[in-house]
Amino acid sequence: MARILITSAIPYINGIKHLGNLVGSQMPADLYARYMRQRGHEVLFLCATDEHGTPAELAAAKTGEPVADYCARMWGVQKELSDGFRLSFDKFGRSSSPQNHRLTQHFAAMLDQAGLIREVSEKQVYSIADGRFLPDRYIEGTCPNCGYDRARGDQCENCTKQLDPTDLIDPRSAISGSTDLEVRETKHLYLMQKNLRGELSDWIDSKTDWPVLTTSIARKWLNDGDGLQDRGITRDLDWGVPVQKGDDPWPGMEGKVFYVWFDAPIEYIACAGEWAAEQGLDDAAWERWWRTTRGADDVRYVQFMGKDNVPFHTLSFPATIMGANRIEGQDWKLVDYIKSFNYLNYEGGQFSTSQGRGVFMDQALSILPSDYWRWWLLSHPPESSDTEFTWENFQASVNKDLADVLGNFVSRVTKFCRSKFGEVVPEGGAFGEAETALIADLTTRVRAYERHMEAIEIRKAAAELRGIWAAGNEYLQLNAPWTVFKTDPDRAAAMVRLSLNLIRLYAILSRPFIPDAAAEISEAMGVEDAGWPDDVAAALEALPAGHTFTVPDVTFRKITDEERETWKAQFSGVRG
RNA sequence: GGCGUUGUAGCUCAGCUGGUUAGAGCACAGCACUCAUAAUGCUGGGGUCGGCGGUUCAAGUCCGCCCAACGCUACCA
Repeated sequence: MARILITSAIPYINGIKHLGNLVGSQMPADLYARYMRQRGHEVLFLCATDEHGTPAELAAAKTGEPVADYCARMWGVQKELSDGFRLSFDKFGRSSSPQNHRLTQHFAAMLDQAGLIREVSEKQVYSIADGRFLPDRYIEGTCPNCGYDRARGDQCENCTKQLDPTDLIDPRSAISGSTDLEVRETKHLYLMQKNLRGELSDWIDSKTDWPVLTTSIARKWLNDGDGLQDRGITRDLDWGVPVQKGDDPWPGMEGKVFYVWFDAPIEYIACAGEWAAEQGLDDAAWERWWRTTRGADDVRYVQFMGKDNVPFHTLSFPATIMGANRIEGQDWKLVDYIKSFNYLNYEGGQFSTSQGRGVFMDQALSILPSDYWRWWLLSHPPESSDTEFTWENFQASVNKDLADVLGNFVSRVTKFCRSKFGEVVPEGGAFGEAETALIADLTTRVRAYERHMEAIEIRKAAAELRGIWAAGNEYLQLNAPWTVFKTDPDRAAAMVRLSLNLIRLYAILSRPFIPDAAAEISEAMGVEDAGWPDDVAAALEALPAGHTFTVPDVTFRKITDEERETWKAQFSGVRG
């Protein structure tokens, strides 16, 4: 039994995520976590909301709530949706937790002690009316290049020119519109990532089994231009982790907080602490997942994320860990494998949170059960390149794979059995050549399925699972128990007995992908022992003659053309 | 502009360190079956593997150039 730590990129607190966000991290992470648990491994699967930063403050201001209240409320919304999609986190935490405050301050202290923090004095725009410093993108004005009057301080959206806030003509606050701005001097802490460049580079080079997408992005940031740059890790904001050296004040940094990208990954660690606290466990319980001398050396740590998050997970966060580990007694675990994803597009364009284009998590669940979405997303993840969600494709996949191939198999077998033998596994007859061949075929397929799941080759795993479902239909079609029954009922009984056992097998194998349906099927079949089929032949005799079951209701319904067209129109524009 | 990823049947994608007639699922056509959610199974049609050169006995699979999409990044010797 192995110990596997799994984290999924933590979603920003601001708003509800769309299917593209879901398929890029949380959903595949969940698949992997469920599979590994099912194989008997000890899994700790963590996710959290990323709550700090200016967007959260502004969103709260918009609703009139204190930012802490806003985040608490939105955490509840996201938690409910992740439950709705059956994401099996052991803990869905919050980057604003006390655990994360302490750890973030601790890491900053360690990095400082290691000589990897320097102070930088810089000039930033301060809005007197808003009473705050403004990040570049929250300053608007007229573009000096093209004259566009709503250019942002970091870039003009009209002519795409990169700007400095001081370049803008008639600059104003994007928050209040105030033009009462001034440039003020402010001090910030920088993490000296340049000093860690060699170590990071060697580390990345050693990861020969990582997806190219992951390593190529990391290398680009390591080597492009002047190479990896030092990074500011503090901000002039109110909402965040106060800048401290551990428990001690940090002279000159009063009133500042750590930058959201510094504290967010640390939440992966803090979240384990939140989990332990919730379970009533002590610190040792979570440290054995995260501290190499306290048990974590035996842990395999796997991260899941979209490609936009890769630089932070391959460089920034590892820099934090490597830097801290230079201090005696610090022994934090680095990630072992990073599974990254490309983007999911929507009907010929991009999903757009701002324009409400595409399907969002709450909307998805309001029109169909989570298994339908899980199956489509997990059988079409953007592993090797960007892929596209279309309603036609979604309808075809769900109807064909779930309703016709799997659902109908369950239906045809249980109903045939009921009509000829009753709702009980029939006795009599013996397995022959056909059964031997099927078992051999399934054994090969199940082993392949396992290999793909272990390699986190999700599309391939889904295709293999579908092939396993189809094998049952092939067997029935070829051997036609409905015909055999007329002349040799015993022989037909043996076929049905095997087929009923196939349903049980399918429920077990399908659980990581479609947990609800798998549970329904298991329940109907009266399955109690859902152990993994290490021995496929034995697994196909688990339900003995005489075992009773009930014919399940239709497991998956079909999506009609009318529904497809309605939804296509409904989700094409602005959220309503 | 630079860098990276991708470009394989109508659609979504496999094709490892180059090696017999390039694969799968869907869609399409024909056949079979009738237990089943008008479901299933079998067979078949369909591709100059983005383009052009090159290396090799042999290239989708290596090299160069070009084109396109997407992403990151920068406006420079």
